Amino acid sequence: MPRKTKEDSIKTRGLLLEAALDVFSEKSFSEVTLSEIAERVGMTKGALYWHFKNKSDLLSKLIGEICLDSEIEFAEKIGEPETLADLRDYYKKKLMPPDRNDRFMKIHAIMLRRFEWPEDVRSNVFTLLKNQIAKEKKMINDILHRAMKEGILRQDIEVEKASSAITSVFYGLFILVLNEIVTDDIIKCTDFICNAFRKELLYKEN
Amino acid sequence: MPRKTKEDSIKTRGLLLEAALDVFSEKSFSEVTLSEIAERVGMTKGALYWHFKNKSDLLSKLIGEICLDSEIEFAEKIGEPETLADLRDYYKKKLMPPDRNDRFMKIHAIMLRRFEWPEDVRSNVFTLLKNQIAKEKKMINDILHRAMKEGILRQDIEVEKASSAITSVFYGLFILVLNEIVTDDIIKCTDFICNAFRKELLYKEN
DNA sequence: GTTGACATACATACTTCAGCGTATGTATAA
DNA sequence: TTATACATACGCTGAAGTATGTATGTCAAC
Repeated sequence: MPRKTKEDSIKTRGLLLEAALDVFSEKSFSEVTLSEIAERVGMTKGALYWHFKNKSDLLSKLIGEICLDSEIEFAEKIGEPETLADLRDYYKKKLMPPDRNDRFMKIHAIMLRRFEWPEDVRSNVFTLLKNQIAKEKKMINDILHRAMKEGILRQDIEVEKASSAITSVFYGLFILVLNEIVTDDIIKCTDFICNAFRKELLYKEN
Repeated sequence: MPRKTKEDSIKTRGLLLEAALDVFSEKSFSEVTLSEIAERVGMTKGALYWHFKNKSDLLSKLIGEICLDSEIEFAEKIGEPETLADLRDYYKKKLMPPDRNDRFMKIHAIMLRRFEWPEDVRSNVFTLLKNQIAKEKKMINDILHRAMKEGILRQDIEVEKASSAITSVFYGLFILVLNEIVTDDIIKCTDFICNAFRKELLYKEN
């Protein structure tokens, strides 16, 4: 039966990546078997070794390609925050009990497990994570700068430090939620935390 | 040469646990080999299988026993915070760039990798983590309650929610630091965050 | 438009190997 | 004399990777 068309081949590769996303998000690197991934889409290891060099390569490609996609998907779904008020909603949504079927969640669940991977993958993903955080920090930085110009912020705020703090805090919370270490009243907490930041940042309540 | 005294045996067990702590904190579960652990203290796998049922059992015992010790060690070193002012120092110390030789750090580095473990260990450690956090939350809760009684806090603060938020935020940050996801100016950020919380909590600056 | 040759996209079967667990040996404490 | 506290040697298994088979798309040549 074999020898599909080029088009088929590309589709197969995509299916394999999607399956890999599922499996890698459920298990650890060593628990994942290539056979399972292949079988999930009705293929065999042969197909995997045709499209990818080995297990590490598969994971690297998976993260590299899916990560960008899911980032975009997520941004489209939630929308980029532009004002201080937006920011609060943004993080509220981000800290919602994660839908395990969400590709954004899956890829993050994988990426935050980087310490269990072979060295080549590890350093690769570490860079991606850093970039991600840097981007988020820049986003907040921009928002704060705008707010500063509009005279909403206290003048003595060090915007750099503030955006750094906000990024870290919410990224930390995000990891906790993802790992289900805290789940209970995280949304209510978010309010508390946002209020605290606002009081520290704002010149006066608005 | 073999057959040591009972005393020797206990010592050996301790050495094996210490070695396991080191190795498990450096590598993932499947990367860790029992031979390496044994050889680090000049023993062989035989010794390990004499003292522990298998790899999972070793890790479980390791976490169960060392976790408590290190918790106590850490508390002694840093001291239990009692007032709101203490709390700030407490978290500053906790977020200091972690000393990798610190047993408290090692055991946490291991525990926060729970998602890569066999199921029996995983659920076990999950409970430990939850307890740990609950304890920390209670600590903060007590501090806030005391402060409330002394009239330092805003009267409309929901102490439960506040302690929940503070715990989560700093635990999240702690994880980030441990994994070296953020390291740069975390200490400076800590100030910013603490200030924010104080403004949200306090009736007036003190 | 056929026809071959070659490349493609896999499937199958096999090799390899690391590492767990176990069975057994053994010298000594008790 | 027996149980202890290991060391040694080995069997076994699972999964990665490889080698090879194979049916079919594709494309140049006629």
